[in-house]
Amino acid sequence: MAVPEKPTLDGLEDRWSARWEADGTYRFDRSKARAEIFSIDTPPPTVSGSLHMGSAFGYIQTDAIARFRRMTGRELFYPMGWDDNGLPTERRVQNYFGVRCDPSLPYDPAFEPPEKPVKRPVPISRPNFVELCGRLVIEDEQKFEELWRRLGLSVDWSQTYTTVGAGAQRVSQRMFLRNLARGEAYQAEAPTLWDVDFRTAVAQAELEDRQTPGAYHTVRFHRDGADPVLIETTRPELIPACVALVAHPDDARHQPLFGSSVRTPLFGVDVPVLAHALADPEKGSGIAMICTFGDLTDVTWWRELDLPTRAVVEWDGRLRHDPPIEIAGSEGRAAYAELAGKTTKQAQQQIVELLRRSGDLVGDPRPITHEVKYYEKGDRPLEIVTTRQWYIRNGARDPELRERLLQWGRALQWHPPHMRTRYETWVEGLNGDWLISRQRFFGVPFPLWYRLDDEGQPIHDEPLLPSEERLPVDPSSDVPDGYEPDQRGKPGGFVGDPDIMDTWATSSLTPQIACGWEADGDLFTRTFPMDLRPQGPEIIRTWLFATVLRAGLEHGELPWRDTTINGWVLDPDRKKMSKSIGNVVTPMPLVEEHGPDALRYWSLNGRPGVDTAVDFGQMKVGRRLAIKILNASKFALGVIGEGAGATTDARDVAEPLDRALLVALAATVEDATASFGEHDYARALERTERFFWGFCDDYVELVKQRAYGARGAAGQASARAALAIALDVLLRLFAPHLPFVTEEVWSWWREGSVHRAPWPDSGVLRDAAVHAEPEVLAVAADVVGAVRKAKTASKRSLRTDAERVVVRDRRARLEALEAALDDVRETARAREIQLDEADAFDVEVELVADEA
RNA sequence: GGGCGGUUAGCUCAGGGGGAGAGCACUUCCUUGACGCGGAAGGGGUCAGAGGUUCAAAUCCUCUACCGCCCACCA
Repeated sequence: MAVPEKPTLDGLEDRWSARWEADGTYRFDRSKARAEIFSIDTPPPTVSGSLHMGSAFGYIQTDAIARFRRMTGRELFYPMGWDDNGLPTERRVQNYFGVRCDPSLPYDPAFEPPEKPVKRPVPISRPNFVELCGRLVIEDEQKFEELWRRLGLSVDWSQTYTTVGAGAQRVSQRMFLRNLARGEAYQAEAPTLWDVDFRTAVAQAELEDRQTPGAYHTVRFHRDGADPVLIETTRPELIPACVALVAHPDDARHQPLFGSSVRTPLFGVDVPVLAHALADPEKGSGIAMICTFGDLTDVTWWRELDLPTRAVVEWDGRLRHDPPIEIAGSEGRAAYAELAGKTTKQAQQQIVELLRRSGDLVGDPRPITHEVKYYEKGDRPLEIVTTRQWYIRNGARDPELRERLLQWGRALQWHPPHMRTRYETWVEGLNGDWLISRQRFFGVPFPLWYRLDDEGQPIHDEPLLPSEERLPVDPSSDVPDGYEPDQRGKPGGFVGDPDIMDTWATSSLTPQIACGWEADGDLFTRTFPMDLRPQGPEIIRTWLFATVLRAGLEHGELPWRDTTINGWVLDPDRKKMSKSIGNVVTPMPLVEEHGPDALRYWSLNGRPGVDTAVDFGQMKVGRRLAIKILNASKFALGVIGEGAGATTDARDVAEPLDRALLVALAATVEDATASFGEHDYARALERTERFFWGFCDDYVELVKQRAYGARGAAGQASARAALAIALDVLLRLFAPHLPFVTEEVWSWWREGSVHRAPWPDSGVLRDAAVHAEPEVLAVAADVVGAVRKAKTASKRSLRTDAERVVVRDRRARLEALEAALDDVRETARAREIQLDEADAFDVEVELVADEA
């Protein structure tokens, strides 16, 4: 292909992404051996939602690393997954199709959603619901893929997976069954953090603290023949759930009370006063009420002090209808009746009234703001209810496993290294095993059933398990071996486990899903453990931790060698982007306005792991760089001449100035290579770019005339070869960052794709430039720069001739300059150059008289 | 409450024991035969503050302040 008359960036995306697809440029060749392969555990983005700037930012950084590795000869295993599993999709499906999931219903293969939105959502079976989810996410997945392609991500688009697809379900269920067989998964009935809106259990990793308004209430607990005990609480509505009071064992104020009991206000229930070291004498009145359950400290006290359970909050977030059995008195029952059925918030208002009337409230509630735990996707504070759930051991209650997790964390190469601290604090702060069951519908079901006893009650202790060959199964429609479908739900029959797995229980298996664990042993041995896990900082405690845990339990090793943690993207004012503030920037309009290489340039200027503000200025700079590459290349190829493809033999480079260029180029290659070796795409870009601008501003200007043939064939050949070599190397150095413009220019004079070309080798350049004097280019550039400055200072055109230029410098520099004197003279348009030895560099310029 | 990262030009950020840098913005100039979606040049900084180590500190150490984030049993 020839050099276009007027090079442009317009249309490069469409042209080249179509071409790369047609040519299979990024297709994974699975015949390569493990050592030749570089495998990346790409984060599967959540597809039900909008495209985030942060994802584009992180994926681009990973792509530059991937492209570098590919050019160094590694075969890239770079699949892309879509995380469609989970709550966000469920919500959209309910609204979009007007349905709701009822797992007790049987599958209806002929089901079609209502044509028009309906008032009452249609109840459908879980498999039907999951089908609709799948239908909806396909659109989103296409939108995502389109964006990724426009950004130039070099993923192999034939290697995609989804986290609810059959393959992922099979891996997820198989791993669960293995965890179960080894005793790493277990079921327990226990107090659980519970979201009352989503009506599901929530894991520690999904918690978020939020500043929430509340109030201290001072409440009297009664004693016979003595003053009442005053306690402070933010949750007076839980007084009916109170099972004890607690104070610090050393707290002299309350020591006399230990061992005695007090009566709860309104309800008249006797509760003991106990001592526990967790009680903080500084907080409130130093004595707290323990309820089942107001917060996680209550759970600790309840467990360690062996207290009874007196739950009042139900799974819907309302107070149960019947009072706890201990509330026996008629006054107490009457008081409770006024709370029954109310939400906790309503109940709080009501009980404050009741306490006021009974005189048990001291003073008025004192408003405060405090941190309260929420489900990260939820809107109301979490409650704690007792439910039966599935757990996976995560080291929280197992010091030996915890130590192994810490060791794996230390064995993993973190980029940047300080991100490891987040992992360690998380592991060390785990306060319970990983709760993996969710009372939701769109996700991977637990692959098991329970026998029903004669009363129709499930026998949880001995679940009925499928063989691994049967996976994936949906126990709500599939039937356990040895049973008939009509035995479902009948006494003596069976019932499926109704829950699905936490989305992270599947996402934590992306290496196994992508690498074909237990499904494609050949692929697995070629790709696992993977080389790199790139991801955002906010999911270290979820995705990264859980992946290390699952791989550790199953394979006894890390799932990858390195992890790169990208920075956070901030809005242009360095504020966190959030929907509520309305400062969210999305990538697609930016690609359209600035072009993909420009957007990539901004992303790749963000240092690894460093929070980076959206910067339209940087995108403009990136676009300018891409344009400069087009024009500089066009010019260079113009002077190199026809048939230039064959003239990159470094041995043709004879002139000292040209050799000096090759030395500088070699240093740049080494710098960029070393930087990429540490996954530092940003430094590689910076060094390459710096060299490139110097190349354009100084070197190209210096050799222009000679390259045109102004001083004979030998000098011309040398300049042409140096230009060709430099261009060839520069395009390859820029290729990981700016894949579109480099591919465009490459296509003008090279065969194949620059993205499959070998990474530049500095050794070849060094060999060719042996005996080169690097100073030649530096001094020549200094002199030409000084002359330009003189012309600019006197407000003259750069074309103005100089009558005379006097260069003063140390002897060695003057000698270097002499080697390029003809080029300098022509570039400076100097009629005469005089060299005077001096201690410091100085240039005196005498311009011809101004004609005007 | 514990921890991690940061604080360098008006802005966004590199740098990391010996000259204080880049881009943008600003000012001035150049319509050069690669490039006006250009190009050349210029002005601009107590490197947050204090103390210490050193011949030498923006850089290493200590403390302080502020910003961001992570974690925490939040009555």
